Amino acid sequence: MSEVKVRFAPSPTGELHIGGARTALFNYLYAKAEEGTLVMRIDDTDLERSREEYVDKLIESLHWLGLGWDEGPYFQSKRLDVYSNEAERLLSEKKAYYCYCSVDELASGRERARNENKQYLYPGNCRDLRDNQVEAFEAEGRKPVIRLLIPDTGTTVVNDLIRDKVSFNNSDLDDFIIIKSNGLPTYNFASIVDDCKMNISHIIRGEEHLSNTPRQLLCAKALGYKLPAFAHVPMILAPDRSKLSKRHGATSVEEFRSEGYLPEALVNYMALLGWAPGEDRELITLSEMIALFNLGKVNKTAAIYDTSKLSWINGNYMREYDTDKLAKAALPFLKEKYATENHGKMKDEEYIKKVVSAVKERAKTLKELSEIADYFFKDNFDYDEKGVKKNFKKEGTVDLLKTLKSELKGLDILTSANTEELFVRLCESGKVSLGRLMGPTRLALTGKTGGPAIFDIMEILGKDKVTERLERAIYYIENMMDS
RNA sequence: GGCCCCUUCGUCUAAUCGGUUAGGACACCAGCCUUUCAAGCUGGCAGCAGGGGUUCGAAUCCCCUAGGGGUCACCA
Repeated sequence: MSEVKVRFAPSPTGELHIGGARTALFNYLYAKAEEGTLVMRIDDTDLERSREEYVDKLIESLHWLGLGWDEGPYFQSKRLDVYSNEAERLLSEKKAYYCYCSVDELASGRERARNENKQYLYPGNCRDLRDNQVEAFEAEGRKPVIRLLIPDTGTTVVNDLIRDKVSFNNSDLDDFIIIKSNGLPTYNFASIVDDCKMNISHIIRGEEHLSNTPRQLLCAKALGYKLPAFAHVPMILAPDRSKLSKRHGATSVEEFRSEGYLPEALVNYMALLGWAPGEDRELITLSEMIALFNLGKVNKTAAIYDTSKLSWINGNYMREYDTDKLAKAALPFLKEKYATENHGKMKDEEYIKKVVSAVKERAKTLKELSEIADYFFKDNFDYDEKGVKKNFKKEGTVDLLKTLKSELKGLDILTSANTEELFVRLCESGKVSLGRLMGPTRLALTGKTGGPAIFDIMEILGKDKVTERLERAIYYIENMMDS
């Protein structure tokens, strides 16, 4: 074990979105690359918004992605005494003070600053309260907050592994709240207290935290902590360059999962957002990433996520996946889509495997796989319009299908080999091209014009289904079609 | 608005200390392959935000402008 200790510290206020997931990934990669420790911490100091169900979802998503941790999860809500003790220390050392200003009282100042187009800073009303003032406030029943005393001058420098040194003027910062009036710590306080108390060596997090870092640094300094290193990774933006939100479609890991993306593919894709393994590599496994990962090579630029590349990556993984494994992954999608078809095939593992194996290289997601395999699980599909025009409406098609149907009777079971032989024989004696027979057959059996090899389809479907569908097509052509 | 960060093809990115016909991938287009559809292969389209410097030489260093993002909560 090295000295490297990093943490992933989500707050359980929603599902794990792709930005947070990538932050987790980078923490994971760095920890593994440096043979360090990854700590999982739940930053749940916001009682209003934190939900236990989200904790479970967060963990579930991380597990699904294959990103494990070495320590934790720790819950900030269970460490409240730590924060109040540290705040007490600050109070006794005069580095922090009680503030009795109410939200309403402060609002007017904020409003004024806003109207004058100036930035609002807490004026420090309660910096030097006299005892009798405190008594008066207490008598009113006011519950104070605790504010950190910020130096009026000087600069605070964030040493960032990705962005180098970033400096802030202390005069732009105000005495911010570290303990709320309900006794709970604010994020800027709890976060840095834990990071330091837990001996986190590197804080790797999203860029949205960069502006808050000087506040946390000031806390750490006041508390006398040894300062950790920082690495602020760029944000992931929606396709319109705006911040990710619900209206941008799938943004949470859970949503990508239900869209039918494989965890390996999502991880691969996320790694490529803001980092390049080098040597023009695009497809890369988690363990290969670990070997190649380097925090200093992480980009500074925000990335826009683009699902078309994710889909391409996903297609690659699907093709590489072992059939058993892919069948297992695809099953929930198949079930969801065809549960009501009463086809009886959903419990037939061998059948599912054959289907998956036949269609897997034609789909980019599991969801798409389940869609293009519909004819394996339902009988009353429609015929593709263009296919009907091209195949069924041609003179002689019915006879071709009728011949095929009766010739099929001579075969005990259908295999891709014996059906192909049959087709070749039929076409030769009937003096038609193979394609002339295959097109209508495909449409009759699947309703589509494309898909897996037709002989494979016949083998999987089996003699009864094939015969049944040929009959259905013959009936359709003879009775349902307006020529 | 103050402060902070960022800016290479449509998108993700590469380009050791400044010297490259600015490379790769996705997407798109075309061709090949093919008993369909995919996959695969080959080729094509497409970029250094703009302007000033510094330098023999700048995507790379400096400044300005523009644009994008973040943050300024008793949210995290």
